[in-house]
This record gives sequence, structure tokens and C-alpha cells, in this order.
Amino acid sequence: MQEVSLLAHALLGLLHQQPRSGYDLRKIFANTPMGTFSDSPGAIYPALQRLEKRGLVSSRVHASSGLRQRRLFRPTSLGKRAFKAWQTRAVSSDDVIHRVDELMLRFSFMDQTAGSVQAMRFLSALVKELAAYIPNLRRFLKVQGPCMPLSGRLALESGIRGYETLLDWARSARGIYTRRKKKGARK
Amino acid sequence: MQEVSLLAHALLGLLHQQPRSGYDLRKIFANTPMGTFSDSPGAIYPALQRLEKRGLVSSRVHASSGLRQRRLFRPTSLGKRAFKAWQTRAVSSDDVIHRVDELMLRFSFMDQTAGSVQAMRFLSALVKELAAYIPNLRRFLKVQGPCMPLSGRLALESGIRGYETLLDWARSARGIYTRRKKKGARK
DNA sequence: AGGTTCATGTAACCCGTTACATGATTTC
DNA sequence: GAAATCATGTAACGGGTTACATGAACCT
Repeated sequence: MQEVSLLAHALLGLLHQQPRSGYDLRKIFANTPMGTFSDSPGAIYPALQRLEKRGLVSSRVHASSGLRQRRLFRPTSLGKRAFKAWQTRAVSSDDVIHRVDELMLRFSFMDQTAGSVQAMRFLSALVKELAAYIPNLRRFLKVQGPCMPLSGRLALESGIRGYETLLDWARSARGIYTRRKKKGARK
Repeated sequence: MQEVSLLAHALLGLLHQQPRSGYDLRKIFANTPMGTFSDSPGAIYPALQRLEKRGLVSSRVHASSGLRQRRLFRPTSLGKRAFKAWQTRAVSSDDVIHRVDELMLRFSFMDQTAGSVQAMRFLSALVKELAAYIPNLRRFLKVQGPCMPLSGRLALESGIRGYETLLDWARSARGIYTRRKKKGARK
């Protein structure tokens, strides 16, 4: 699949849950914690058009029973495959350094579309990369900190704590999947 | 000041520390934790040109003693004023929801350019907005969590923990400034 | 009848990405 | 003298932002 924007992946993920219109998607971005994405029509409608042009979603106008007409989108089988391929890509150190948002989006829809085995694999890879990266940041802070201004040092400390929190989260999330799997096997 | 991109603000902040060339700035983005910004020449050189066109930075070619020529940039007085105005803007709930990165960048250079009083003001406002916002997220998780897929719920939990970590950090950072100020006053 | 919400679009602009280009200087 | 690094740029492309536009259905 040709590269598709982060917003487009968010749309594709949401369409995996159920068919939705552009307006539905806008409301999600406007009213839920997924609101880190833009809810502007100028972002969403063109993104949906591009997805359709690339054959990743299909749409049909619904004008059911006196309601306003809505164009409902759903992923095609190509779209489903492409989405899963994107989700299950290897987690690189570059992802951790430059694209944490994308990683979290990939995980958000993981067990619906790729399954819990993939989710665990993902979390393990994330733990590994974070555990490798955080010491570099700590080392940088230790070496460079003394010659940095206070606010700069504190800002860096904030970033590091964010990564540490993410690492804690990833470990506990992995634990949840592990316990869940054992319980499933015991049945 | 007309709106200027986040990257441009990062450049302007770094130029407040000392005059630098485009290449210097690229190296900073390539080799330090400020690497969330792009180090590509196609981003940085045009951004510097725009800053110069708007009168926020000035540049002069240095060809000192057998070295390669470097174009050194420094903020103009207009640039300094604009940067400080940007840093000391009120912290809105919208900033906390959609532009945390920008908030952290604003803080990163705070005590060099706006002073520690502004830094404390900023941290207090940040604490206030975060303390107001986080319960909304917790509430959403409690209400919507049960009907969300596991990975979605966990992703949201991760986001909330990130905000909680940021709140903890902001409180402790404020404490550091407060103690520092008292100590300064005692002298 | 008039205002609000639903619902879908378009167009200009800005700017970051990617890739390419160029030449000088240092290093081996 | 070849390779790597220093140093600065340009051009095509993609896509998000902002603002505007349109009309149907619903509410009062």
C-alpha cells in the first residue's frame, strides 16, 4: 500500500468497527479523546476520497426513510489487509523516537483487527524499544543537564517521565493480555 | 506576529541561546532529544528564510579564517518580542487537549527569555488546566470503557496516565521554582 | 418563518517530506 | 585523489488548515 497519512489510518480503523459517514467520523474526533485528530471537513472528506480512490474503502449513499442522505464508508478487503499490515509492522527505535502517536494508534484497534496475539507481540516489542531508548535520554540529561537552563532541563525530564510512564503501561498491558490468555486456555 | 509554525518557534528559541547556522540547527535536531523536529534541510532552510522575511531573525555570512562559509542567524528585537509574546500566552484547555507539544516547547526556553516568574505562572496555569481536564478523561473511560475493545481501552488508559504524569511533573517543577525563589530572596 | 443541527463538499494557502543538486573542506 | 563530512540550497508533491458554500431536515 502506498503511504497513507495518520489521519487516514485513524479513519480506516474506525471504519473497521462499523460503517460510518464522514459526519460520524467528524463527531468522533470532536467529542471523544480521539480528538487529537482534526474534525474539520476539509481534512476528513478529502481523506475519505483518497482512501476510496486507492481502493481501501468503498462508499454507498444511504437515504433511508425520510432521513438526510449519508454516504457510508466501509473498508474493502484490500483496505483490511493494508490496515492489518500497517498495524503489524515491526516496532522500530525510530517509531519510538519520532512516531509514538502512530504506535498508539496502531495499538488502539489491535485486538479487533489483528488479534490479541499480535497485540502481545506489539507490546513486547514496544517494551524492548523503550527499555533500550530511555537510558539514552537519562544519560543525555545527566551529561548535558548541568549546562542546560533550568526550564530546558525540566522539559527534558518531563519527556523522559512520559516515556517511563509509557513503559510501565506497556508492561502492565502485556500482563493483562498474558493473564487473559491463560484464563482462556484453562477453560 | 503572524502565525508561525512550531518548527519556526523551535528555531527561534534555539537562536535565543546563541547565533547559529542552519546546519547547527539541523545537528541539534539530529543528535539531541529535540529530535522530534525534522532535521531535513527542506524544512529548516525555508523556515529560516520565512523567519527572515518576516523580520524575526537576521542573518550574516561568516567566512572566518579558512572555514567554510556559514550563514549565522540571530533573532531581531522584533523576533525576541514575538517569541516572548508566544511563550507567555494564556494556557487554554484547548492547548492541553490539542497542543501539548507546543506547551512543552514554550516552557523549554522559558527562563532564558521570559524569566522564572513567567515560568511559575505558566506551570500554575498548566496544573490548573490539567487538573480540570483529566477527570473528564477518567469519566469517559469509566462510562465508555466497558463497551470499548480491550486495546482501545488500554490505549485510552495510556493517554490518561501520560496526562497524569505531566500533572505530577508540573507540580514538582513549580515546587522547584518556588523553593528557588525563596532561597534567592533569603540571600 | 427562522435558527439550529445534519451532512457534504470545495479552494487557497502553508508548510513539511522527499529527493535532488552543488561545491568546499577535511580526512585517510 | 577518493571518500566523508560540512554547508546551503531548490523543486515537486502531499496533505492539513481555514474559510467558504450549499442544501436538507428538524425544532419552536
